[in-house]
Amino acid sequence: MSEETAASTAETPKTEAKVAAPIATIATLGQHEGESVTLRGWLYNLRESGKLLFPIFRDGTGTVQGVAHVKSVPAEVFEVLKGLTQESSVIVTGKVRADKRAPGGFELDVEGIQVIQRVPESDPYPISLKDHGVEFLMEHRHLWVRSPRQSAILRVRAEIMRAAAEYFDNNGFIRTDPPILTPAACEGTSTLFPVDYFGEPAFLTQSGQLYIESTALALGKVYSFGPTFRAEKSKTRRHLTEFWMVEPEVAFCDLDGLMELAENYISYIVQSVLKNRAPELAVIGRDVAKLENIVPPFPRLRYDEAAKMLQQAHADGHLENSFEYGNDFGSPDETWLTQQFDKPVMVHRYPAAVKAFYMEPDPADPTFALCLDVLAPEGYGEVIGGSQRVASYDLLKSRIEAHGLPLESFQWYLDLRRYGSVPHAGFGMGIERLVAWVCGLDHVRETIPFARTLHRIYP
RNA sequence: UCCUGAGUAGCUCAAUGGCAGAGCAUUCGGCUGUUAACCGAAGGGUUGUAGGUUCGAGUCCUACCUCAGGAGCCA
Repeated sequence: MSEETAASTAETPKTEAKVAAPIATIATLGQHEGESVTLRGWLYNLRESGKLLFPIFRDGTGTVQGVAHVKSVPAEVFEVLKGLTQESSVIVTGKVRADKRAPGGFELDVEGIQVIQRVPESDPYPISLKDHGVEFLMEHRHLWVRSPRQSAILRVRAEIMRAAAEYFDNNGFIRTDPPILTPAACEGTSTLFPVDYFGEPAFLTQSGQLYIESTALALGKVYSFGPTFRAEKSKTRRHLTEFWMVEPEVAFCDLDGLMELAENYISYIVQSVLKNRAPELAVIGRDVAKLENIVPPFPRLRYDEAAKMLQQAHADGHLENSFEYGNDFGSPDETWLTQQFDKPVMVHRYPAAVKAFYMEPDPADPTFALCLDVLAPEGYGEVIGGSQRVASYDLLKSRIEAHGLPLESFQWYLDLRRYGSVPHAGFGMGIERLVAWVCGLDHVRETIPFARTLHRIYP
């Protein structure tokens, strides 16, 4: 912003707006029917019909169509409005009028307008109301977020994050955020972003789990909520290199307790979005009937049962590749599995061999791990991964060694088993995948203000 | 990293190996109820880059670059 522009913004109260009209937002215009109000925002679009102008304004809360006839507004107002360019910033005053022709129910009969910054014709706003390609939109993400659909998605994201924290805050969890700069990997170093820490090698966190196991043994029930980083060379609609994860960790909790928490948690968040962001879901075009169904309990499948379903599906020709018992599920496997249910599916007790070193073996059969994946419906894939954690010092130590991890880096983690170890469990939930599912998007890049994907770090 | 596909006007896309075009955007003109308004006109091009085949290449071949979708791995 230039100094000149900043100055004119600061002077706003002295000029046109002073005469009129209380400041209102478009979302709450209905409370001002018949009154004159002041809106501060941008010109979203302008339709001209000779002596009649239809400017559409947006202010971040919604859009409203203004009406300005050459005979009904001052000549200078008509002149300013006529030919005004898309996304010019304005302060507009006008009288709110109910009109059944208006999509939002109300129109604004324009009385006055002040242009804060006029977008020049020589360099028009690049994002038109017509179609654009993914590459162009991502290059202009800093402007794309202004579009009604993108704004609606970000509002849903905010609601999901709010509800995600609220559930834990209301249920006795203490938020304890782990460090983002970490000295070592949780699960190997190949997917970590390295940074230079005053000459020492360090990494951006890929999970706060190990740290919140510590705070869980201090505080009982804890959660963390923050960004995580994975340097995986994944190029799919479900992957970001920087994403937000919320992770609860609960002392004296077993796998059954964890599954109960997971289904209650997801249901609470989805129902909060339905309750508080229905207009946004309508803008996005989401079929809310599929979301209204998201209430506990969720179907639970042992890995064994899921594996049988996949093998049968392959035999019946629904899946191209055969599923080999003992492996983790592939992406097409997961997609098919979730399409068999209209709620998230909780798959538990995977073979220990394909899972992380810190997962507690099932006492009934130690070749299986007490772990849990929650797979979202409609093919959205894994939104939660979690487990009961190894509680035994000796077992954890041998697991670390068996995975070839440096014992000295994990001494503090082993301390949690030396001093008052208890059964405990937790999971991580990826915010962006949840937003993608709740909004019905086909790619997670639209679920975060500025997506970091493989080979894209601009803007 | 591997597989597949795509790069043509500011944007979205056409163009049998034979004159590089349309819609939107921009400029000019018209229109008193438009809903991505509409109607008329104008300007706008090193067809991703570098080579090659050919009388002739946006089109065919080779390499590279960029982007997209997918696999593996994961949330």
